[in-house]
Amino acid sequence: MKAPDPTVLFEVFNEIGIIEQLSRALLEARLPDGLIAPHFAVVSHLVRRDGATPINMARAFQVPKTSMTHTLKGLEKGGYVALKPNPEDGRSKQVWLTQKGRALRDQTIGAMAPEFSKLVGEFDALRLAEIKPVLTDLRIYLDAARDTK
Amino acid sequence: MKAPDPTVLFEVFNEIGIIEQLSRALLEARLPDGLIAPHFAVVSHLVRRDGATPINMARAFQVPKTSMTHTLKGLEKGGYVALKPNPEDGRSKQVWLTQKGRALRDQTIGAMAPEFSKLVGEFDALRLAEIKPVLTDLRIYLDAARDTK
DNA sequence: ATTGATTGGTGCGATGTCGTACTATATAGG
DNA sequence: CCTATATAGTACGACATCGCACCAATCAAT
Repeated sequence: MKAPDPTVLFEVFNEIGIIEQLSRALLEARLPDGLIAPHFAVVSHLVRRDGATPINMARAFQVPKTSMTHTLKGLEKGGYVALKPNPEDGRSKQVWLTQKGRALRDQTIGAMAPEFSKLVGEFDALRLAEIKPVLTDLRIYLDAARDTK
Repeated sequence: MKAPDPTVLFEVFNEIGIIEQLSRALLEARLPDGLIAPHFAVVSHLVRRDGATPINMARAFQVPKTSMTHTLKGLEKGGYVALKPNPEDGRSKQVWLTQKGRALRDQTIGAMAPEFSKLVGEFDALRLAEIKPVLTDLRIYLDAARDTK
């Protein structure tokens, strides 16, 4: 049971950074003009958490609340979400998906499907499924480490 | 040997995106004011490829050349790199690390070391070493897929 | 109930990213 | 050689990110 060279960690984070960039490009190529990855991330989040507050989403995505305000403004302008006052807190708002927002999510996933099929065909996707638990644990670890700093 | 649910792929890319964000924050917290991750990436690259041209680095990092111009301007202003004409091509330049640039790299890695030790101690870092080959293959696949589009 | 501290949201300014257009140099085809 | 095309780098403008300051609403501690 030897401790791995720290260099290996560095390389893992490096690979992750590159993969993030490439997969983001893949996604953004399939989004309507004016929308980028954060817009899609928010819409995708709302599918499961419709009515969430901006501050909660800012925390979920680890971005400053000003960034979330800006992203939501873009989605609202495009008619993908609707912002309403939060009946439980006068300072706060709630974000709701519109039909157009749901359609965006469905269509984008549909547009990604061929790419994913190709990946499953040409890459051993089982290996990806296998590394998922490790990635999840790493994400949880880093997330916790952030809090305790 | 079943094909994994496409949802799993989505989740893998999602985890990778979050990890990228958290690890970048970890790095940037240890950089001098005015420097961000791309600056460090360039300096790090130059340790092994000193004298590289801006256009080659832009390709290596998959960023537009205008972004590389901007990043290099920041590094030059801080005295971390020096830009010189490329003797082999009058249109081009070469980027060289200064002593300050090398020191930046060393000090930053030093500042990250405790974090990495902590990770090795509290997380099963062996699992990270094990997933590295999969990440590398995935990165290579995505990179190739990008070209053939 | 009053008042101080906290919290959700936004305006603003500094800086980063990147597409378009331009210049200077290099290369290819005749 | 000469000219058309391609390439390296940059200026500029549009938009994204995010820290700071601010306001309105809430909460906490009497």
